[in-house]
Amino acid sequence: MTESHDHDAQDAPDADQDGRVDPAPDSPPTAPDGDPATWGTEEGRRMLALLWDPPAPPARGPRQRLSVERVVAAGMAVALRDGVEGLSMRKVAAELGVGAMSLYTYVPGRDELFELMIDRAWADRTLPDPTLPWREQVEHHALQAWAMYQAHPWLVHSNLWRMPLGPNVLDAQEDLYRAVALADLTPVQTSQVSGLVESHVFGCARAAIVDTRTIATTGQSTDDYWDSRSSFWGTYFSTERFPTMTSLWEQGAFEQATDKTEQEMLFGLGLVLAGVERLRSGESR
Amino acid sequence: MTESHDHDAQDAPDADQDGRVDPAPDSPPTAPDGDPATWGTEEGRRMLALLWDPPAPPARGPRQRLSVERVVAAGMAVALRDGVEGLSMRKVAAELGVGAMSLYTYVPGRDELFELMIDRAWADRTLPDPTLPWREQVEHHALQAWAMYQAHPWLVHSNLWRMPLGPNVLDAQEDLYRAVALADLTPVQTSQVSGLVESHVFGCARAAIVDTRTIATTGQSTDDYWDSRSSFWGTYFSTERFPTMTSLWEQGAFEQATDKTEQEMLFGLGLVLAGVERLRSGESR
DNA sequence: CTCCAATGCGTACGGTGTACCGAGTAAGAA
DNA sequence: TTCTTACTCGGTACACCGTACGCATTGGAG
Repeated sequence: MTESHDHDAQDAPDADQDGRVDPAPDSPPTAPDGDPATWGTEEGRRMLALLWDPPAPPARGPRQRLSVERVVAAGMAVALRDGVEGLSMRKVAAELGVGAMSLYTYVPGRDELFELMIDRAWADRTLPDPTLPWREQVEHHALQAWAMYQAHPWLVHSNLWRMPLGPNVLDAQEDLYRAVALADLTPVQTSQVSGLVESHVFGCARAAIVDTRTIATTGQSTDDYWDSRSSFWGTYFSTERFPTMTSLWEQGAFEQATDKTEQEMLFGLGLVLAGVERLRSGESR
Repeated sequence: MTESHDHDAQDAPDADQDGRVDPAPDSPPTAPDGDPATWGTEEGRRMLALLWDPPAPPARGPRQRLSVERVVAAGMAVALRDGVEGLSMRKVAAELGVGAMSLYTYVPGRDELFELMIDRAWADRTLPDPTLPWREQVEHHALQAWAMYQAHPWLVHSNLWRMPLGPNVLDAQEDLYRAVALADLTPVQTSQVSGLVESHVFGCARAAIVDTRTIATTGQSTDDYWDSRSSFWGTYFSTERFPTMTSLWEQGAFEQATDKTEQEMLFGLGLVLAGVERLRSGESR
């Protein structure tokens, strides 16, 4: 994926920059909306408004045929079907039976649409029973996040984005912080442990999704992969060069089992939380 | 980024597929190279050969002006300068003073070039003293990986790729496995702990890199970000809705300090390894 | 009714990966 | 020596991308 700012600033120095940040010195009165002087800041504000406020239908023009939610939902459908690399404005528009440029009425651009999709994906979560012990609450959070990544595999692409600062993302974060805070660590430790849990779940989800996708890729490509793998073991892999991997392999450490990856995730989480217990009881801060 | 297989199969069903997988029923004799029947498998084999074998200069044609290494190095330079989203074949070619299509003599395509870049990035590592205790060796590994991510921030995009199966990647993995195996866990635990360490370092590096990039982004964009953040705190953030975050913030849990993120990484790693110690000593498997 | 803000969207531009093919080069065969 | 052949290089072309611009259309406010 791209970060539009970098891309725009470097690759199309006049087109985008003139159009969006500074609408060309010859046409300030025809600026599409907002005051050109605050245009640069408007961008951020508009995004926050889209994330937090209901869309507020227009007072004047023709009735809107779509809505932000429908655009976001269509984007999620396309991303689920074609992956993020197949998520294009034209496809989303086609999904909605609409011209590509119509989307820009509802959403500032592709990256912003993706941000909205990310925040939306974090919405479908259940909260843990707040009377449970903190470890179980953290595990609940992890399992919820895991389920979310399974339901929306394209989320693994969100790792390069700045976190969208949307209500659902923040609700989830707050809830994790709350659960971790029950463990009575220092504030800094609480923050760090929360980040550790989050990134651990993400890492496991990433691995699982890449595996799934590799296996589920259309026929020819799967064959390619397995063939290259087999020719790899025969041709390049050397048991002398990689003794530990060989030994682990022979002992079955890499066997695949159904939903083994979720158990892996929980195992790693248990390790982390065991470390936290140790932090609490023994060696102080 | 894209996965070329998906992209090709879905978006250009005749152009690419006819050209590469099945060279159109009317032109089997003019297949560019290799036997069309094994063409699909050749792709994987070629990639492995590029990763493991020196290029072997051509016997017949004109002298080569470039080499795979130079192409890979140029790719890394472009990625470092413009980010992965700015890594285009045309730019890499320009970097080398060469036509865009000339790169395809050395490298099958953009995704393959990126895979080569990933494996190359893993090459610049030092090995830990094998006589040290296992924890320190694992920490050495983590610090090396951390340094690698700092030197090649574009590597955070490698998270969606299947791991390149290249010599440097595998050497690094073997070394980590070896260090973890010294802890005398079960084979499955050894594999899981290794994965946990790897994904933890990656997660921390990701966070640090996104931060750095956000701060280092060209002026306007940084202003945008800070402005949207400030308008966010004032407008949408509610201390009632996010009490834990508020409290942690007030206690300074999110203060930034120089190279704090590396310390964060080591803190999390310590947590994991403490969990491992606990696994070893106490509660069996 | 008229006005005009806002939507919907066709067109166009500059970017991308890369298939195809022609032109030129140099090593080996004759 | 000349011819053959394998090879590199790179121009052109095509399908796709995000999106700026401007026009036709719509429908509530006055």
